Order: sequence, then C-alpha cells, then structure tokens
Amino acid sequence: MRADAERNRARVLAAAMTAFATGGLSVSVAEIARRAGVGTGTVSRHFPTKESLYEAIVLLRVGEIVDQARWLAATKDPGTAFFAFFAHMVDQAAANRGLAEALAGDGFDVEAAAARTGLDLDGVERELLDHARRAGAVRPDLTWADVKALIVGCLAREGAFTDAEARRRMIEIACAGLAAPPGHDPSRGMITGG
Amino acid sequence: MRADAERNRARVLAAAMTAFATGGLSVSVAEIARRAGVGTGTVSRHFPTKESLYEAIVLLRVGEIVDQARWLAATKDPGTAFFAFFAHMVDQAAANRGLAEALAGDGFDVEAAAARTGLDLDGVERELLDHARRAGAVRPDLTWADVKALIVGCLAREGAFTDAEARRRMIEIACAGLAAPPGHDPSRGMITGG
DNA sequence: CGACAAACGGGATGGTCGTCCCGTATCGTT
DNA sequence: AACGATACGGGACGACCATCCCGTTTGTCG
Repeated sequence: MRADAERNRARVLAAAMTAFATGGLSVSVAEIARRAGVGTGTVSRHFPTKESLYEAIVLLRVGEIVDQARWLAATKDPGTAFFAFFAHMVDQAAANRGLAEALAGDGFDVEAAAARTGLDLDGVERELLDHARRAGAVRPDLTWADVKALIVGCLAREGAFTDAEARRRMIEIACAGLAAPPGHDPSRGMITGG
Repeated sequence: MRADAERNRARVLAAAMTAFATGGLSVSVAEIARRAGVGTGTVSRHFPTKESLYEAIVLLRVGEIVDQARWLAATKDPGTAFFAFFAHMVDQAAANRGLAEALAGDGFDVEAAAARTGLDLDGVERELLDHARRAGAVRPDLTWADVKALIVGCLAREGAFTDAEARRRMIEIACAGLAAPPGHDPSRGMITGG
C-alpha cells in the first residue's frame, strides 16, 4: 500500500470518527471528505460505501467496550461488573452519537457486525448478564434485549449527550429497574393498565 | 369548503394514519397519496408540508392520550394513575410508529405542537407526576424528562412493536426503576402486590 | 532520472423526495 | 343550463446525496 494511501485512509478515519461522533450517521460523505482534506473519491475508494466507513468506526469503539467488559468480568463481583458495564456503555454512546445510533438499531446490527470481525460482543454481554443473574444481582428473567433497550432509554433522555448529571440519574433509575426486586416473589403481579 | 375537498381531506388523513402508524415518518407523500387514491397535489394542498400532516395525525392520538390521562388522574390513586399512564403511552406508541418517533424526538416536538393546538399534554403529564411524587409512589427527584426517556426505552426493546409480552416486561422493569426506592417512606406505591 | 502503476480530486450520474404549478375537471349557485 | 370558483392530478422543479468515473498527479522502483 502506498504511503499516501495509508495516510489518507487514516485521515478519513479520524475525520469520520469525530464527524459521526457529533452528527451521527446523517453527516454526508462530502462533509467527511472536506474535514479530512481529501476528495470524496478518496473516501469512497477506501470505504466503498458510507456504511462500511460507519461500521469500521463503530467497531473500533466496540473493541474497546469488549475489552472493558472482559476486565470488569475478571476483576469485579458479578453485580458490580454488570452495572458498571451498563454505565460504561451509556457513557461511551453518549460521547459518540454514531455508536448510540448503532445501538438503537439505526444503521446496522452491531452484534452481527462485531461477530463478522471476530469481536465477541455478544459473548461478553451474555457472560456479564448470566453471572449477575446467577449472583441474584438482577431480575432472574432479565434478557440482554431488555438491557439494551434501557441503554437506549438512557440515551433518549433529553440532554443525555451533554449533561453528565442527567445521564447519571438515568443510569441510576434504569439500574434500579434491572436490579432484582427485594425479596423477589415471582408469583406477584404488577401494574395493570386502566 | 367544497364537499369533494372535505372528502379528500378525510381520505388523506385516514391513509396517512395507517401509513405513518406502520412505516413512521419515512413513508413518502407519494405513497400516502397513492393509498388515499388522490394525487400528490391534493395532499400538499390540504397539508402544505409533510410534517403538517404528520403533526395533525400525531395530535389526534395525543388528544386521546390527554383524555385518558385526565380520566386516570380523576379516578385512580396517584401511583396507580401514574404507572397506568406510563403503560398506556407505551402501548399507544407501540401501535403507532409515528407517535413513537415523535416521542423519541424524531420529527418534531410533541409537547410544543400539542400546546399550539390547545392540548395541555404538558399539564396532565406534570399533574400525574406531581401527584405520584407527593404520594411517595415514585422517586422524589423524578422529572418528566426521565419518564419520557424510559418510555422511549421500552419502545426500543427488540420486538416492542409486535410482542405485547416483551412490552409488558419492559414496562414492569421501567416502572420498578421509577418507583421510590425502598426505605424512602414507601407510603405504598403502585406495585402493590396485594 | 524516468516510467509506470497506484491513488487522487471532484465533477458527472442516477435516484429519491418534498413542494409547486397549471391545464383540466368538478362543484355549487344563479 | 351555464358560469365562475374551487379543487384535482400528476408532472416539473430543485435540493440533496451516495457512488462511479476519468483525467491528472504523485509515489515508488529500476
């Protein structure tokens, strides 16, 4: 690979990183090219479609997230690890609108894309959840789909991307919902809509 | 207003209702016109922009929601009313993707649009929340923004639009998070277990 | 240095969509 | 029945954008 090609690829990646982080998937390829100081053709050559560029960037973050998840699973008790991971995901996504959109399902399937590149996101998620469930730290019937939905919910909070305090409170509320109800009694019903 | 104009307006509204309900804001005006059996010009004349049509439809739903909220506030105890309203919002939005998107902030500001047409959505929301808070049924620091975020979270659940059981579980989880944490003068909340 | 392949830039292309317009058809009143 | 006002249909228009292409430049190796 020629030196300038390598250099430009990195420039595009860096420009797209910040562009997607602030504007999400809606930023145009032309804007990314402009920020990178290259032509649109150069962007297209390195990343044939806009989504392939988007994926490449999201997966960089996902890699870090998987590492963090593994570290938490190895060093903390199950409950702490699970809830810390939840908070970490929310904070990462808040710092990166592109990741948030991917998590919310806009764009593409993160888990599938991660699997395609050898990242076992699904595995570490399942591990954290299983351990927390077995330790009795979360509701016994909790699924990862539920957890993901609440992550998206935290990010849907007005000002979630700018107001760390609001985010912290949302995380607290969400985690309270995820936690095992005290002295949980599975036979007990719940609210009934009127 | 001419009779055919009135008729066509109603046809457009009806077609847009189902189109937006299933496809959200992304359905094209041409598609709505096709379903209504009219030309695109007719749609544009009655609703100058796509968003004005979208708003008109969402606000119809919002009207029903406000009525429901008032009825709950008047006939149920504060905690029950609040949580029932939460569930009702989620179910309504699940049956209507357009409403869900509006709630999530895609498109336009529901509260502002409601206020513009004399619908006091904001007021009833605040009333339900205030009463629930004063009754000790929910966290004392809870804001409506938090609640809305969790509604969006419930709708972000994989399959929320099709799987009523998944939705019910998400609502249960979310409401557990909204409820006052134990030890904070639990003057009996909603999750009554009888 | 010189030549060739590789990469570059950015305009052309094709597609989608919302909005506007105007010739035509229909309504409603005289 | 006739006529003016009103509404209709659907094509024209303009904006936006991702992708492709090609004439030009630049890096690399002999």
